[in-house]
Amino acid sequence: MPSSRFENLDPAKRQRVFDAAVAEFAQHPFENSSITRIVRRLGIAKGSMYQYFENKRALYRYVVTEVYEKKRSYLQPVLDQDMDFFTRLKRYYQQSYVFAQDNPLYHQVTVHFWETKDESLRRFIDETKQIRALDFTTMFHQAVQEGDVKDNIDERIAFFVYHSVGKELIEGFLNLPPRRTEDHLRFIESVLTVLEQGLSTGNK
Amino acid sequence: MPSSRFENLDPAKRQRVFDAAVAEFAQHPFENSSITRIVRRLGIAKGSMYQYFENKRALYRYVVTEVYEKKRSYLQPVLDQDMDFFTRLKRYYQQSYVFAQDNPLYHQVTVHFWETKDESLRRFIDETKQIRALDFTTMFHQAVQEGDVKDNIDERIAFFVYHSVGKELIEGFLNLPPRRTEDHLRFIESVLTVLEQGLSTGNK
DNA sequence: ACGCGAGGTGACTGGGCGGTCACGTGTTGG
DNA sequence: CCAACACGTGACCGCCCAGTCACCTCGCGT
Repeated sequence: MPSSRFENLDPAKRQRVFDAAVAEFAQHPFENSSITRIVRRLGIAKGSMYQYFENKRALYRYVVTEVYEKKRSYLQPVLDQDMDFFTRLKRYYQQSYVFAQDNPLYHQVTVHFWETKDESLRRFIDETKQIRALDFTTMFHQAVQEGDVKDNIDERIAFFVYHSVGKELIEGFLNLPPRRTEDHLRFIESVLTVLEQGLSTGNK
Repeated sequence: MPSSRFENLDPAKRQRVFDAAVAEFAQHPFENSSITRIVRRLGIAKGSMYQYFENKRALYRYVVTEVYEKKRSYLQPVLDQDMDFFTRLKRYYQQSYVFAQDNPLYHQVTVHFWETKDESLRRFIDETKQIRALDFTTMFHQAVQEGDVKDNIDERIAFFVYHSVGKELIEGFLNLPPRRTEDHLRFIESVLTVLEQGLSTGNK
């Protein structure tokens, strides 16, 4: 998506441009983001930016793609290693947390991304969602077969529940109450334990 | 928040103005909404609008308040009637669904409301969240005392889980897959059953 | 020494916005 | 009949934006 002109840039400058874009999209959702602000921050001409990327959308898609590639590098190991369903989910979300800790700006970009309303990006967003759904469905089927998960639960329901809680966990990483990382990871674990065990005592 | 001039308006016109504002805030989150578009839709002068409301924020706060009052009228009965914790929660979210069905535009206003980033509305949003949290905490304590809910579960964790799933359920009402209302209500019920019973078989 | 092409530039266009205010209009009461 | 008032109006200000393009600079091969 970026032009050859961008690819050929001095790597240091290319990084500077990329970082500035990340900073912008971390602070503002796509609709309210501004190329003007980005180039002002960078101290380069607006025209240059338009030599690198066709338009604002192209820049955005590029940034989001790169950011998700980075995030993948945190999550993929969890999917590859062998462990039971519930442990894997805990690790999955805990890794999301670590990603957010390590790359707070990247993390904010992903959060804004979900809220994007822009029609021209609709397809792109849906594709990204699809990937997440697939991660889950694969895990889930395996868990049902291995007897870890009740077999009378509709897969779509299960996905919905995890997706909701996961999304909120991830967004919540932004307004962390002032505790320590250890506590945050424990919080994530507790939340997932509730999903595993339920709230009910079974009395009634 | 609206001026006396707005209150004194011919009720039909007042309604028309209100509806137009709802339509705008249903379509666009606050940051991207436009008074200009609203008055264009209404065929009145921009100046008139500014006689009714001090500025865009005041109009928005007014609309959101009214919308939530309407929503309250759907939810309050569920809180007042006597029933056990899990049933109440199911009713609560099912009523949210009915509200969304009956007032799709109002519903969209509430969805956008949560995503608002505007600093000057931060306090307002937090207050509204607080109300929702209180609803839940009250129910939850009662349920623990009555032995319906495990007593080793941190209230904040439980709230977090329900809040996440509830939020996503509510947003999801927008992109309903083309099924019938009955199915939707069943979907909500299933989701809440998962939270009640958990996913795990208990084997391990 | 020079022409050429690659890369960088920023003034400019056309558009949208929130908010203002000097002015028109129609009603009402003295 | 006129003054006071309430109400409606839309041109206008200042600001910000995406995107364009004629122009400039500079290094390199000839």
